[in-house]
Amino acid sequence: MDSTESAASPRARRSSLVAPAPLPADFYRRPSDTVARELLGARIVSELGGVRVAGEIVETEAYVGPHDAASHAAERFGRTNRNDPMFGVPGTVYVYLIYGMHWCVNVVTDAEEYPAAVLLRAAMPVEGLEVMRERRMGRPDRELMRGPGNLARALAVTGEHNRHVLDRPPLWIAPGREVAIEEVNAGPRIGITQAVDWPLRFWVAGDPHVSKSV
DNA sequence: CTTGAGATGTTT
DNA sequence: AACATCTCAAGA
Repeated sequence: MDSTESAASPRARRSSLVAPAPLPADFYRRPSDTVARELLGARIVSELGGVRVAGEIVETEAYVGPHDAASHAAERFGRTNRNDPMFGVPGTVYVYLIYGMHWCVNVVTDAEEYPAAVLLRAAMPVEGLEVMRERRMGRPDRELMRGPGNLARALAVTGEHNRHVLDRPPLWIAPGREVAIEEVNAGPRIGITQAVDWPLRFWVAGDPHVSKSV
């Protein structure tokens, strides 16, 4: 580090504005549906693969606890090897493979030892678009991070990153834009067959980066 | 724009 | 046998 650049220098203060501090663990230490709603507008940042990419979250789903039959940690499954990260520390990541080929990124929520999480379903690309276009093979920009499998692909997240703490490189979430409650829509979760009527999917109304707007 | 089928590996 | 999905091709 350069000795001419003290922590109190204007440059240091300015850079802390450009790169806000990651969300603290207490942010995640709340009911899953609350966290899912409040993650809209937050920024997920990845330096996996050596280049920084980032997106503003526009769509999430809450998996709220053992009584949630659609959850990987629903009561009938108990605690297993796969869902164990959901019992972990709030603010860590739970990554799993779906349909044998797509990784999905979840944020662990609520209390430790209580299995709950938020699936990140879509984001608006804001940084590192060139790398994401390569990872997504020439897709239009609005589709780079649209859908949970695509989002993971754009961020280069895989099962290796399971349980990573989301407050530090190479993968973290920081505050982004403030999303007013009037901008938020809620509806049934996608691709599940249990608890289909629970409105636990949240998205930014009208945003073209959302996977499905209904 | 929509619909439908196939890919693919882990979990129960 | 099901699965918290995606892509491509074909049709409207």
